[in-house]
Amino acid sequence: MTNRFQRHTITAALPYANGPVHIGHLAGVYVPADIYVRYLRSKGEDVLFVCGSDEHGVPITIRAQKEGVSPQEVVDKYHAIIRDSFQQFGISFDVYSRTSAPVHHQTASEFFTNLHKKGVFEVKESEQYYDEQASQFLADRYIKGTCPNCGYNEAYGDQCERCGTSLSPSDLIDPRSMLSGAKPVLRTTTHWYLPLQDFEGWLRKWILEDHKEWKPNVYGQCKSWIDQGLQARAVTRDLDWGVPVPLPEAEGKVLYVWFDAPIGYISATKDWAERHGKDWRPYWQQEDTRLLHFIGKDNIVFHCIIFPAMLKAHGAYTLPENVPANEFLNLEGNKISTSRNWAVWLHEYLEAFTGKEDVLRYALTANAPETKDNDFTWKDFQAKNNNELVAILGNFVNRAMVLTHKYYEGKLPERGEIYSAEKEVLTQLSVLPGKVADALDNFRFREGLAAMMELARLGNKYLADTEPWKLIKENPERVKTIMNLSLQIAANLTIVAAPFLPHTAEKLRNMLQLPLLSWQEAGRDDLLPAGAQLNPAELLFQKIEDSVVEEQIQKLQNTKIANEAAAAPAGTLATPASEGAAEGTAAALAQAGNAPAAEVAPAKPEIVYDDFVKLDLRVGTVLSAEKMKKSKKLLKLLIDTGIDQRTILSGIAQHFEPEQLVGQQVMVLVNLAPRPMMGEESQGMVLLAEDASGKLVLVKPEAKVNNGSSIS
RNA sequence: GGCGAGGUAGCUCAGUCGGUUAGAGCGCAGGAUUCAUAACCCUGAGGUCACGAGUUCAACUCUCGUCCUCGCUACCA
Repeated sequence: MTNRFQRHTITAALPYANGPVHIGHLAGVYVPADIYVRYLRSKGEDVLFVCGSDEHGVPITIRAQKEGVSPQEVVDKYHAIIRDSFQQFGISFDVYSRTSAPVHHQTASEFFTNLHKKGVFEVKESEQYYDEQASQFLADRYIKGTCPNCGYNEAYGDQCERCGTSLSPSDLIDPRSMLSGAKPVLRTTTHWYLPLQDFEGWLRKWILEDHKEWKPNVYGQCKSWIDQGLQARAVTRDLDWGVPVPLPEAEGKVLYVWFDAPIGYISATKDWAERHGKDWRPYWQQEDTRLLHFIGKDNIVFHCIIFPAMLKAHGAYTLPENVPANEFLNLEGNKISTSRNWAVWLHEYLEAFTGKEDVLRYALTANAPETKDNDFTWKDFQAKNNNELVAILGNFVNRAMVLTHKYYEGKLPERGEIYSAEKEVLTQLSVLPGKVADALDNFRFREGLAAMMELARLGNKYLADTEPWKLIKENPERVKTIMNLSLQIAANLTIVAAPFLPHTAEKLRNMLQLPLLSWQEAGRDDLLPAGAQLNPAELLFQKIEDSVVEEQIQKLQNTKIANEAAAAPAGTLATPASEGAAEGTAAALAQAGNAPAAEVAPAKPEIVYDDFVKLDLRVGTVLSAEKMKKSKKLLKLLIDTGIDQRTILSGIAQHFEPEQLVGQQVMVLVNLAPRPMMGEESQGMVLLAEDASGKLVLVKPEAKVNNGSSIS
């Protein structure tokens, strides 16, 4: 596979510049990509590792508006945080660019123009919501309203953040503009569409037949998408933040962020080329270039279907050879969530654990979500540091160094006669680097890391078996051999550990006075010449005390408490569930400064009394309740409204057991137009209250009244 | 509900074309040792391979069905 290729272009997903980077991003994308890149460089391959900030799109404009600054100021802030934290952490991008850069605007613009001239796009008119007060079209995320699924009244036009349902703006009940609060109106607009369906046959062959070697999760996702039928996707948006559509008739429109973002890889390459006086084209436009995209599983469709279709449509570009997407990392048993502040942020880690960059790299690699979602816990982080890095790797190097200094003033002794123990060590030494390489070639980073650690284990075992501290008296010649070989193992570690633990490898090289060696040197038993003077031993890793990880765990606990407190609206009874936590709540709230405040939706626009009396609200009793077949969310309720007995379908199956509803009095909107769902007709609506945590409770009279009693 | 990915030791994961007593690391227990950051090294306990059928001389592996977890998708008044 390597012969076909002269060079590698490796991309890591562009981080979205509306927040910092967290361990989930690192474990899934940046650490594996960086390991792979460092490995290739060590082999002497021509590698270009590109990344940059993704700075367009609606969420950034919303954040800007909330903070009262310009979108550019928002992205400037996060771009700097992200770029610097990557750099300090040791992610070795050749270039970290950004999509607000002129080179990107130009590249994306040209790309669009190229496809436009080829007649690739479909141009379609559609109705979009428009804010008449702000005089602009509203992107999906600029519209809020009540989620038809869970009733959350702060749902966005593309997704409800409460229940996670994907929405389109027309699904929202009582939509309102986030710009002015006005009720948006539908207005006709024109957009350019990429007709993915035209690429179906080609995609089917290219992926499903020619790339069966892709990871099962990637291959399966692609197959699922292709089999479900591809549809044209709009590549433009009515927005003023982004790359303007380069057509005179497209005033006020920009390229949709998913169209421009992957082109960001190309722009980043141009950015790099300009700075280094190189040509960018070979890295993208030659057949002998191997293009790889490191991404998380949320990005599979863009990198495997949409971007390749764009590249194919353009015609001048090479296509990705593989897309090693990882699954997700959880944190202490819960999904990582930026909005709920449930994360370990890289820039905060680097501050709290200065000098321990490699510890995090190790913990995340050892526990990488390669085949399924995984969980990161601080206890595990501590154990990996103390029991593996300190005890195995650090300890071996330290033993070898200390003994050599003790017996030979730090000068590497000459090797003598070889016994069976030495033969075994030499064999293993020559085999293990190949095991690491084989794992890395197949994107199996956990396995590669484990093989690397076997080298340190080998060293520890060799010392324990031969016991040089005893032999030094009876057989000093043999000890020379032992120390020589032990340090050759350490020397090999400077090569083999380097992709995983670059800071540590450098420290070790300094101790051993070794230059940066290439991967091809690994496995040799003469990397250090006899007589070489070693520097004083220093510890590669320090133990992490319980108190340190407890502090981090407490920090997360505080976040959890703050989130719960925020979720319980003021004036309601606190649920006993948060009992043990109550004591520390105020302090926790104070500490967890960036946790979101309680979200109480602002009042809806004013209505008149006549609007109110249109609602016919009654008290009814649930006669029976059952789960709807084939539905996850719907319960089928039979309700005695006093007027009649009727069927109401309610999307509450995930909140109530059917039995607990039977016999309950509830509030019913009886004059709502009937609506068919899942083959049944729903004849009204049961009213429920919902707090910010998503908990649903019935709204019911405080004393029993007759069915049919009106509510006003 | 449909589609995709998973379900193997307390934890995190391997297990190639079905083939003997199902492996590794961590954790745990015991031993040995003192050069080393009480670390290393050795030994051991611990698994109905989610569950149920089927194919086969033989199933963790293949087929069908069921349950559970995650993701996408549908339903959501």
